[in-house]
Amino acid sequence: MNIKIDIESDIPIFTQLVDQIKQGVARKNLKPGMPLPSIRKLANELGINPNTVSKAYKLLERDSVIIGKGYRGTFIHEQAQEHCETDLNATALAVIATSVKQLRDLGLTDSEIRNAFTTSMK
Amino acid sequence: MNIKIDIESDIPIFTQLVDQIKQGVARKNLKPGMPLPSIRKLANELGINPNTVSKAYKLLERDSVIIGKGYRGTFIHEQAQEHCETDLNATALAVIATSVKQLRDLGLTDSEIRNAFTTSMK
Amino acid sequence: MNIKIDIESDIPIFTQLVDQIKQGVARKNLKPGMPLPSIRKLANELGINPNTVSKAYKLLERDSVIIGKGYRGTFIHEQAQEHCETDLNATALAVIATSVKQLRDLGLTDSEIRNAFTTSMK
Amino acid sequence: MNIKIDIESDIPIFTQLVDQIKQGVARKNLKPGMPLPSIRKLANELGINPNTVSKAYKLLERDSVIIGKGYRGTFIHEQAQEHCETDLNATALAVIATSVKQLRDLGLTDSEIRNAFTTSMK
DNA sequence: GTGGTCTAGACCACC
DNA sequence: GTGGTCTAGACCACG
Repeated sequence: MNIKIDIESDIPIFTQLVDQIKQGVARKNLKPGMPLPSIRKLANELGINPNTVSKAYKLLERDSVIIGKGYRGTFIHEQAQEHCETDLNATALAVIATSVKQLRDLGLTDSEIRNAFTTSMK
Repeated sequence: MNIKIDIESDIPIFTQLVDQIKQGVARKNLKPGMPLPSIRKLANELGINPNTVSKAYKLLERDSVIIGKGYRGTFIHEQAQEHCETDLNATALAVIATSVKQLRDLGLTDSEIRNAFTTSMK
Repeated sequence: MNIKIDIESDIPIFTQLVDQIKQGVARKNLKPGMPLPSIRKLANELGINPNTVSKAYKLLERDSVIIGKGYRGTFIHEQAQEHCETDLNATALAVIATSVKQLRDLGLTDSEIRNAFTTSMK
Repeated sequence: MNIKIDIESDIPIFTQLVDQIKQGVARKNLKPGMPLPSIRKLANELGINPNTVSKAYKLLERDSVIIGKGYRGTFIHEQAQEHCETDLNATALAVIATSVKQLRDLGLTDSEIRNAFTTSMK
């Protein structure tokens, strides 16, 4: 699965999971119909709480990125791609826009913000 | 004092206070030695709880931006500038860098990130 | 945990907590990695307010004596010892030195002070 | 009068005043019948609040160290000595004993405390 | 008037 | 269950 959880990050773990699975779909590492590991198995692998994986799966299912098939497991949704590609760019915009707004509220000028951005891209 | 609190924001009120006072110092609206409003007065003006202001003042004092002179009030620290100027830029960098890291972890390419940034600066 | 709070003392409760936990680490009753009781549990045990425990935990975390792992609890910091051992002796010196200074300022001679000390050690 | 106030100290200002005047009497720099400066004058000289001087004078009067004679001013009490000599040693003991108790409560051994003491007497 | 400390109780997001 | 934040209101010592 190649999922990496940063337990130190202040991004919630379930969010990290959701984002990385969506990315896997967008980058075509995860293809429609592929089975996902069971909640317990994934939780064990990542050393996190099964509830957390469950929450992520529920959110992904709500977004039609995956689909739970009862006792037979959970699978990548057949139309997963459509939801994920647009999603990634929207996320990017949302994330950046939030930061920019925050810094503007702090009184920083646009050129200062630009500065910080180019520095952090190096 | 010209402080504006957004009670709806998910940035804690005490953080907003800390940031805006630091900004005031960095922008030289607040000069070394100037008295700050008392905890109670500021709390009244902003319509928030004195404890919240107290928390902000303590954090600022820990950072040597302000200095509490016993029961005689609270004042801008003589060396406040030093901490705040660097501070504002450091904050900017931290905020932006976190976002960038987050998006890179998500698998976005640098050019996609740059795109999102220029879009959100318009 | 073996913590005793003297609610009558004029040393703030949160300070008593901080000191006793640091002492526990210095005396090796609390070892790195050990979980601390949750804020609510400890507050219940000691019959004090959760906020007070929270304040103590935050101070200890600032001093790298304990470390809060998100919502999974609070633990003794791996390098806790370093901070606490030096800390206890530093505290001792600070406390005593303050008293000595105070008495000297009062005009007491060193031998008078020594006298008072040996008397109070009996 | 030769009184020195340490505005930074965490010993209350009125206590510093009381202690130093008592010491003046014990050391015989202030003799029975001598007039003390007026509250306002002393407050001006020391750069502190008149209320603070007033509080100190009241405490000294309560201890029969000084005596207020209406509009004619305040004077050293005729039997001031008796109260002050014993007082100084009692204060010393109280101060030291409090520190020692505090450190013992912290879990420090007597030899550690002795150590701190001899260090701070150098 | 000032700041410091504490309580009781609430709400939130997260695990 | 966990910690984080905030409110309302109290009490204290100090100036």
